[in-house]
Amino acid sequence: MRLQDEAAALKGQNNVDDAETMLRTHNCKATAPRIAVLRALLRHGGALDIASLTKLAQSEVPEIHEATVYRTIGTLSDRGMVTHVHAGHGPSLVRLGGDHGLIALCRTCNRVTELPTATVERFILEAQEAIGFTLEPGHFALEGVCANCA
Amino acid sequence: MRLQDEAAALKGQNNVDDAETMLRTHNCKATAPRIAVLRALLRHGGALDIASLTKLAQSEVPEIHEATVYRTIGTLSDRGMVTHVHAGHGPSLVRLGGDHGLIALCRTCNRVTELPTATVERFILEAQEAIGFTLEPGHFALEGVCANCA
DNA sequence: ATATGTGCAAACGATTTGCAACCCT
DNA sequence: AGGGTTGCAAATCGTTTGCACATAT
Repeated sequence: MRLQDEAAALKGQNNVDDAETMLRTHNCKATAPRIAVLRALLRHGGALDIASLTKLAQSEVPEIHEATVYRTIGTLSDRGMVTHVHAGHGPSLVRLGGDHGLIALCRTCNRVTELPTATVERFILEAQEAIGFTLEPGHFALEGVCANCA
Repeated sequence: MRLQDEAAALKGQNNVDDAETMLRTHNCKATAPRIAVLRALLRHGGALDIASLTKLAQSEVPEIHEATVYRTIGTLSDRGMVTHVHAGHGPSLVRLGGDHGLIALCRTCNRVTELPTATVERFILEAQEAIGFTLEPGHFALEGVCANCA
């Protein structure tokens, strides 16, 4: 099962052990801070910066430190459970799941949109053919204005 | 005349006043630090981070401070003479000229490549049609592996 | 029991800002 | 003369790290 699906499957349930299970499956020690961080990501669903993620996690485990969240994201990232996206100025964003496609950041509402795989792949192919450059857009966002804000 | 051309035209000559002229044309006070920064950009041609740019400029005006270079880039940017590009982790890059197309950063050699306008425009159009998102990629780079490093 | 994870504070790199002195125009 | 510009030092923001203590297995 892909991690996105795994996450999606767990997201509906209210079982407190979801995150814990997920951690163990991926050979991570199931500590309270990690569980809280992962649960925050599961609950929220979208992309989050570390500061917001920390606040969310702290609603379950108040003494979690931001540094711990950074380290947690680091290990979750190593295990392929989350991905980070560079977003220009601001802090980078974190989301559940392994490598995904190309992300676009709305300059107005700051929301994250995933660009359609087909479109992105055609683009990558064209860039490859045109100048031999192999785009690997996994961790870099683009900027623009989303449908809602236009 | 477009700024890129303007820059290109000046770049060949060795006239010390090139940068000075360019500054005056754009209603900037022609101070020594500004001239040095602009000349460094003209000489180098490509995209530069502030630290490198400062070092280059200091070869002409040794006492220039990095903070000054940041401020100079700010004003040049306001006047449309330079553009900055966010490049993931590292510092952002600065290059001559107004808004350009989409830039790709080689993960291996760290060099900057401009993606072909036609390709990028088709991509933007497709994203627009597919999900209504209007991409404005001016200031965000993508990542990948360039033809040389592949 | 041991390796691993944690909180905290301090270091870090990139960028910005307050301020007094300075220099273009 | 006058206001924008500079250098410097200090503040800021996001992120990383060293260390003594706590915890999961």
